Amino acid sequence: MRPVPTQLAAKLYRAGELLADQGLDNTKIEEIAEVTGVPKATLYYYFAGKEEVLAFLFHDFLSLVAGDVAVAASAPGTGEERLRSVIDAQLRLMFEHPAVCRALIGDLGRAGRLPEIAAAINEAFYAPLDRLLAEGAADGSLRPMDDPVGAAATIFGAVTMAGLGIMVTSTTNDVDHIIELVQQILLGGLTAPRRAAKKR
Amino acid sequence: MRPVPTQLAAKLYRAGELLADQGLDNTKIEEIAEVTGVPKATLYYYFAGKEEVLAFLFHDFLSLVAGDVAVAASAPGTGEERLRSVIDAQLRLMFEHPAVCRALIGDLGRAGRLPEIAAAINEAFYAPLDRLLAEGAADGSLRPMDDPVGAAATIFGAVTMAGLGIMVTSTTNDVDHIIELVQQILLGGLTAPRRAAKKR
DNA sequence: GATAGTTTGTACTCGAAGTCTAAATCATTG
DNA sequence: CAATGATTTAGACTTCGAGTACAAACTATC
Repeated sequence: MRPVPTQLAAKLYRAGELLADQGLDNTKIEEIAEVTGVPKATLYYYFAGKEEVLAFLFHDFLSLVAGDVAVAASAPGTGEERLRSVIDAQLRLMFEHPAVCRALIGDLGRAGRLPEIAAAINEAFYAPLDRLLAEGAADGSLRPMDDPVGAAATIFGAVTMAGLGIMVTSTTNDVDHIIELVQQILLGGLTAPRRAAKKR
Repeated sequence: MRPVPTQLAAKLYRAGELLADQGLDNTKIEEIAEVTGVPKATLYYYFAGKEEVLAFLFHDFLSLVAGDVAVAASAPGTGEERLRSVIDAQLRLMFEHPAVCRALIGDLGRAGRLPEIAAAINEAFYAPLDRLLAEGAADGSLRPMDDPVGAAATIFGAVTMAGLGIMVTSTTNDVDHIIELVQQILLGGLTAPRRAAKKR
């Protein structure tokens, strides 16, 4: 993959919607050429195939996420506070880039099979979470986990699916609402508070 | 799609591994024919194409899940206890059918685009969770949610990704361990218990 | 043993991915 | 300003695999 000029990159984003709706395999490279305005021959000049076009979009988006998440994760505050910010950051970015995000989830399998993308997902999501859980346990604000990697996967899944679920069903488009929901579930848990007065 | 004889169905499962590893689009229907021992012509006699083969496997697996989950969800006990059982049931089934399960996640986008499969996912996962959350809130064992649908998506994501994450990275293959982890996070939350004694 | 459904091999069609080439454009620099 | 080299694009071509067609063998079952 040749270095992609910014102007070209911008055009490629126009294919996001299409790819999210149809998936890569139901999308002809000619279609990508049409909606982006980039001729097929040019696409092949930069990318080895349509899969690489998708990979480029994913990678671009994931760097964005990794950046924001890293900022949130290394801000001052307790582990708990920062975990809240990380969830906040991830969900906000998802809602700002719904198309790429949907495409990413839709072709999750493919993404996992592309080594570079798998690494980027790890970099953007798992590693920071993993670190944060350890730090939160150290400062006493988070429950210590004996399997932080598994926990990170669980959290990532919860956040991602929550964002996606809402994006698809879209009962609400209120981001703040969703963020609060996810934070409440993940941090506070689903069990009712112990001291809940017997109402009868 | 013609009614699929059981003997044929059994053979089809042999393609699970392949489909999980490569994804549907990187798998030639001839390959499916080879590993299953079912000739291409026969496959086309029963299915409209390779996508339908995949859909059959998904549907089969999802009915299984829906069954087990329904049992767990309608057992006696508080909402919290039953939620624990549901998580348990889902994760156990995932670990019993890793190939189909991986394929399902990998081709999640495609699955979502097949109406029948989308409905089956809903039936197997979302609807029971949704119901359970309401019942748990009613009996006081679970925190009331003002967006039960969003919550259901969050829980589904957490459970699924946890199972998947472990399945791929497989630091541990200890199912019970994972189940406990997910239950702990989702029910108890990540925040450290309030009464945590100041250790110093 | 005739009729209907199933199983399978083989040959074929067709569409889309990706390759090749060559011409046009643009940029850089001696 | 040439001249060198990279970029952009059109269009023709190759290749591969999905799906189709069909006919022959096989299996029921009535």
